Amino acid sequence: MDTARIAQILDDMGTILEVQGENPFRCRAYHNAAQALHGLPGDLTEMIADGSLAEVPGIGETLYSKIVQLATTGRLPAYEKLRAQTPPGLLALLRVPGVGPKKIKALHEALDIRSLADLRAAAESGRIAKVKGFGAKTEANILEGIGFLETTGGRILQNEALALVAPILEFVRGHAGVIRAEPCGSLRRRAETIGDLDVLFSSKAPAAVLDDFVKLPQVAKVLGHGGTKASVLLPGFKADQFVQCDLRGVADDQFAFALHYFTGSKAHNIAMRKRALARELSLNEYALSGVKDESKEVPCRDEAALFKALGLEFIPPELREDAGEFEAAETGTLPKLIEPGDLTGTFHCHTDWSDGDATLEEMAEGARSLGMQYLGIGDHSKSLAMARGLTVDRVRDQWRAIDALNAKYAGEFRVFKGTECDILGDGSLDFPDDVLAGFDYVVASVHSRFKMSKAEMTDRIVRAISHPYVTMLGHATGRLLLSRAPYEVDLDAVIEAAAEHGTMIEINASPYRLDMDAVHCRRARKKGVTIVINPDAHSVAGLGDLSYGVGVARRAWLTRGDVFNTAPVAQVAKRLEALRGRGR
DNA sequence: GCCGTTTTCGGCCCGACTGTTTTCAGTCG
Repeated sequence: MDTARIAQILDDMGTILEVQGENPFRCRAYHNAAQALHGLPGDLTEMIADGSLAEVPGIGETLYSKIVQLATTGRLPAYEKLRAQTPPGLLALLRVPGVGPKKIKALHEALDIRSLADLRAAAESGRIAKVKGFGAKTEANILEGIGFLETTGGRILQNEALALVAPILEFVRGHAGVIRAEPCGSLRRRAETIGDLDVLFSSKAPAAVLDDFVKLPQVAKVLGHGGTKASVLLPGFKADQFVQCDLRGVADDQFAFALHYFTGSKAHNIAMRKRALARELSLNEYALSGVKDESKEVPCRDEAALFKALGLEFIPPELREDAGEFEAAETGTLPKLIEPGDLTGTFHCHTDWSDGDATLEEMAEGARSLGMQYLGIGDHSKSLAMARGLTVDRVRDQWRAIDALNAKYAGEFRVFKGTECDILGDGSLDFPDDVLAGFDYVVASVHSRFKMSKAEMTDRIVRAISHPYVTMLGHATGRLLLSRAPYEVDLDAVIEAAAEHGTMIEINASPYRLDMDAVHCRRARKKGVTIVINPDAHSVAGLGDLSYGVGVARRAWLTRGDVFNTAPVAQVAKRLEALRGRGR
């Protein structure tokens, strides 16, 4: 059984125990272990084999044996027993805003509620308000919460979140008396998708800002409004979709603590607080103060000062997952993370030769205006007729066009001849070797037959990236965030093969994909695989998506040296030439 | 259930807001 599924099972067990009213710390232990599995530094099977799994913080004796049992047999009697005790629809109730484990337990016991449908029926008939501890308001909120669940997709993409938060930030920063303002939460950590928007500001009079915030024209509903925080719903991007936006105000000398706190992640914050406690200090969103003497405060102007006060280097938001950043920050071994300005060019861009919007020259000019030294073109190959994939004849025509363009640039800029070559069902490539040999580089990608078995898909991709003319693997899992699940594939086996054959793996920077993800990129880097950040741009504006790819790379702890397209153009050309020669 | 530079027992992050309450529990982040 794979790691993600095991983590899910432990998470569910923790949740079921919560609903059963079990000791909250025991429940948390299950959630913590699930979290630990998500951030595992290596392959689970290997970590069981070499004993390192037992060393992972949060996985003790009991949960260790449960994880091993799941990994080796795929079954866990304790889990099956808990499931059998729980009606199948009960956990879905947790998704209703304002309903948690305690309310579920109470409603299940008082009204035998087992599903969302039961919950709705009970609320509509007024039975919930009569339960002890519940009232008319709670009943109305539950009904509204169910409606909210049905009309919102839940999470949104990073580009959507940025578009929503920009005008809010502009409003807050423009408000009289606001000193500093920053978006925080998962958006600041550059998580793949965003649940809600968090904005923090400092001011001597926060209440006035909040009062005006809830009156903004785009606010569809005010969920809460106090003196220091307000929550509203903003219209999202799909019909009837709403996105929650929380605005919080603090005094300016509290800003650093609040910024750190609201950036999270939760696991990082908990670790940070524990660290403070070990130093006889208590950390909350307002201050770092003495445990025994609260008046003994450690003032911090910014986050760097806060980390320093706890004996740590500044930890970039992208690394704040309690996945090894504390150990590294303590010993001064945090990587110097890659920055957008480090990119010297990029590959895997489409033009109007296949399904892109812009011409070759427009794309090249777009890259040039972003300060890049080169651009790799990777239009689709012939099998992808839907995307006007290039035939061999059109490939040769495009090569001539690129030669002409390069002649015009006379060394000022370089366009590389590439292809996003389809990986066919059997793992062979969509162009014969003599054609592949003519490209400067080859991106190999899967665009068809997504429903293969995991073993077949893994063999297919491994065969393709073992091909001597394949330079890099495109969007490794084919996922579309929030809309299409990844195809089944053993990424660890793919990473092994890429390492063995010197094939690069792409971070597809499109905010709709972000594929491979940061966890696997970090693992691939450890195995010695070179990462390349590609925008999969279908327009000039699409080149700007590279920043999302840099976000993934940063979450994967990558430095400039780990990423291929940070080298100067001459070095890039030389390396591509060397790779192209592997097959001869 | 996890964990240990006072501990193998007894802690476990903490505050805002809401709603149902007469002082607090539940939820959320």
